[in-house]
Amino acid sequence: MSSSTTDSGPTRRPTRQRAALAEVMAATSEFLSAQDLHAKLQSRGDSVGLATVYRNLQAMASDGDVDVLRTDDGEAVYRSCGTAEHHHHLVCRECGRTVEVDGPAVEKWAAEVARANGFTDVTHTIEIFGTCTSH
Amino acid sequence: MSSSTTDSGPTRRPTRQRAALAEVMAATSEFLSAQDLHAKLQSRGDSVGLATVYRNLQAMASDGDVDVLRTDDGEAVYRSCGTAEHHHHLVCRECGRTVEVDGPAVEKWAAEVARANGFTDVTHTIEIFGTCTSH
DNA sequence: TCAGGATTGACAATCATTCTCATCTGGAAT
DNA sequence: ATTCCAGATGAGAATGATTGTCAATCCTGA
Repeated sequence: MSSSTTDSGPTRRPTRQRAALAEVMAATSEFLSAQDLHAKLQSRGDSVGLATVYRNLQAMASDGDVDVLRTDDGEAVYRSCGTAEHHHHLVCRECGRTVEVDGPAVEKWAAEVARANGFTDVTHTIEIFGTCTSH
Repeated sequence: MSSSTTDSGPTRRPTRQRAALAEVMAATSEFLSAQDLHAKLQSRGDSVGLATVYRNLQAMASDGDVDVLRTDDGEAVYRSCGTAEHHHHLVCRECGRTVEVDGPAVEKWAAEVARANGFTDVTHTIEIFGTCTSH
């Protein structure tokens, strides 16, 4: 076969490493770095190479299974979200607690701004940072 | 002179290096990496150490004189904007052409979302990427 | 003019991320 | 169940941006 619009993806085989990674990610709601995840896997007893963690995280991200964003110092952090829908995050810069949010108005605004300036194939990044109640 | 609200800041002395850097930045409207800027300075004949470029870029950024954002691969890129006001960017992912935009509605939305979830000391990052007309 | 702290530059050190490549493994075919 | 092979993995080297170190140098105020 081979659909049209969302064909997505070369063959992707299930492996113990990927399963373990997905499990660890599902167990937390915070954004974690590849290094963090690698450490968690270690302490859980699941030995997975660091490079493998990076590779799978990339794959999962491009498959839309996890969201990625950059910390202020440029480190990439990942999180498996509750919804595959397009959404944004409200992140506590103290504890990392994350709330998924969406805002139709904002989406429209971004699209409109881009269109008005003749830009096409538009995407955007919107993240909100703050300090949550428990801090 | 010396504004009022944003006094901030330790002593900051004027130097040839910083002046050259500011000049180069003022000459372009694209977001450039520290490395790019360092290269431009070199080819212009102004010899400035790479570390110095990084240090000044940081200083300028925390002084609000330049805007910083991260490329998809985590590299920090800088740009001196036309206004010191809070604003966002619409960036062409092909040529780097940048348009400064603002959206009061979006600002309010972000603030509201944060407040509704009990978050304080809120900040946000909003960038729009697209392909501009000349591509 | 002088002193002292800010600034600089050359280069080492970090550190996250990617690359290499030999080995391993899932799974479709036989 | 056995074979075959491209995708997947891991250990470690390599890359590359950014930061740290520290002696030499440059403003600026007294």
